[in-house]
Amino acid sequence: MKIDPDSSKDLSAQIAAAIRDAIISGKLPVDERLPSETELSEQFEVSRSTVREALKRLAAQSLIRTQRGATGGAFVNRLRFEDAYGQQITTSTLLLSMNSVSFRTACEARYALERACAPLAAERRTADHLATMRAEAHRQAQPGLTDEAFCASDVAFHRALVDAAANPVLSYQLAGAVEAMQPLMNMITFSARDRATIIDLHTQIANALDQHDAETADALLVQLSDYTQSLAESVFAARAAQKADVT
Amino acid sequence: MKIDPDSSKDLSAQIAAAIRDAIISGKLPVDERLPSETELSEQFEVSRSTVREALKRLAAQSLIRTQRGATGGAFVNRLRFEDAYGQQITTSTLLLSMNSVSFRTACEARYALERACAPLAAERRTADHLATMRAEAHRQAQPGLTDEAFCASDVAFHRALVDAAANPVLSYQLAGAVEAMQPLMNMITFSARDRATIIDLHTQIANALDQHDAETADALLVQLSDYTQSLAESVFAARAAQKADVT
DNA sequence: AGACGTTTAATTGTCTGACAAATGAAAATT
DNA sequence: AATTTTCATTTGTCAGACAATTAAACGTCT
Repeated sequence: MKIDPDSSKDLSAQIAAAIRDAIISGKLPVDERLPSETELSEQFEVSRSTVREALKRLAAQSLIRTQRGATGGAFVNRLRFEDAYGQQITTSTLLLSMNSVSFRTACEARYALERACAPLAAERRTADHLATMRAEAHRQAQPGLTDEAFCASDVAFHRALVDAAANPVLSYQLAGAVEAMQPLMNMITFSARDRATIIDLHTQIANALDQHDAETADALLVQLSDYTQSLAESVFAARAAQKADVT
Repeated sequence: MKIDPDSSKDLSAQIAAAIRDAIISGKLPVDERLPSETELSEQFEVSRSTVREALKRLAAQSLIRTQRGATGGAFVNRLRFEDAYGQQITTSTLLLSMNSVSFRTACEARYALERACAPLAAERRTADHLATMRAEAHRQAQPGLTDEAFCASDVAFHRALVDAAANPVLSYQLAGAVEAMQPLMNMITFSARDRATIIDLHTQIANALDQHDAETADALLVQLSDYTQSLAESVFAARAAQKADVT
């Protein structure tokens, strides 16, 4: 094991890449212990600090975990869906904010993906999922709820919908899309009438899933999507007008 | 700026988290230069090595980039969709392999997501997208193509379909689902007849999109999904039988 | 003044060596 | 046999050094 010292990349990046490839290819199975930092530094012929930087890179991606002590070391981490959610959400949120993705685009993606879940959710939803969805709808109806709390509950409702599809791959992929929308949703002010409309649709969606009625659920999601889009547009239009007044 | 040295986490993890939060919250805008490693080590009251390990963690997530030299340093990175694709694919692939997700589950997720794209793709597909899809379908028909090359072309076809939806958020989310399927697809042996059926469906899908016919495209995707599932089942059943014979 | 090479200062990348802290295993003690 | 102590191993942190890189500042020549 030797590393090209003339490459354009850092040594620690190259070493991280080498170990990452070994993990992805399956050469290093889950829970396998890597050689100690000292051993790795000998194998790659670099200093221990360089090896450590490489290991930190891998740890940041949850590819390894480390443990101190006599029997400690770095171990290949079983990447769990729950662990990946956080990273997925962070990345999605940053992607949206840093690339100034429009509300329209993000909303379109989110509802397109949710509609993909609806038929499966209608088939497989458990009493638990329905209870969660209805509890969130109820929470959304409480007076005195801040816009942020309303949005947070909205996210919880939609996550329950996605989870009802009982497909971990879908849940993982959609966690990013749904949660990353929250900052954008928070830019909207919801009037009492707006909220009532949304809560009504939420309740109807829960009912449709209860009845295993995929078509109705899908139609309701389309309504919700359209309503959200129009709401956002009117809010942004109002703001633009206000800005024009000031100028 | 001080870090709790008694926390359960590593100092470098805490510092990385602090900087990450500053980036996510927008306190550190894109292209902003972080203080130099020496300055950071003074601010956080830790050694330079610890700061470096923290920075490597952030670099592994593409949150920062570093540059050497007089005007160098660490800069907040604009996270681009293209950069995020790679990580998304790596993570998705590992999630599937490490959690032994069944072919059925992964396939279901993939086609559910693709069907979500179909209506948008039917509306917005450009001549470019159609050309790519048809070129891949043509490649798939070439004799002597290995199963792996066939699968790779299949992935390229479906990526073109997803990209035709012209929604970067969807493209990003689906890149993981589509690409992560490839290792699973590679486990299947495609007979000439299997390939012909798939290529025919691919061609029909391209035609449906050409005609802006979302419903037909959707129906074809359902067919393709069902066919892939049945193909996988028969392959796995045959293997199980063979294994039982040997035993 | 402007073009062109040189020096210089700042910054990251790498290395070395050291010690602290954690942790399980082995040894010693009760 | 149970408990305590010791010990070896390994990661976490620190300090200091030097190399490599880079752009700006400086000089020099035309």
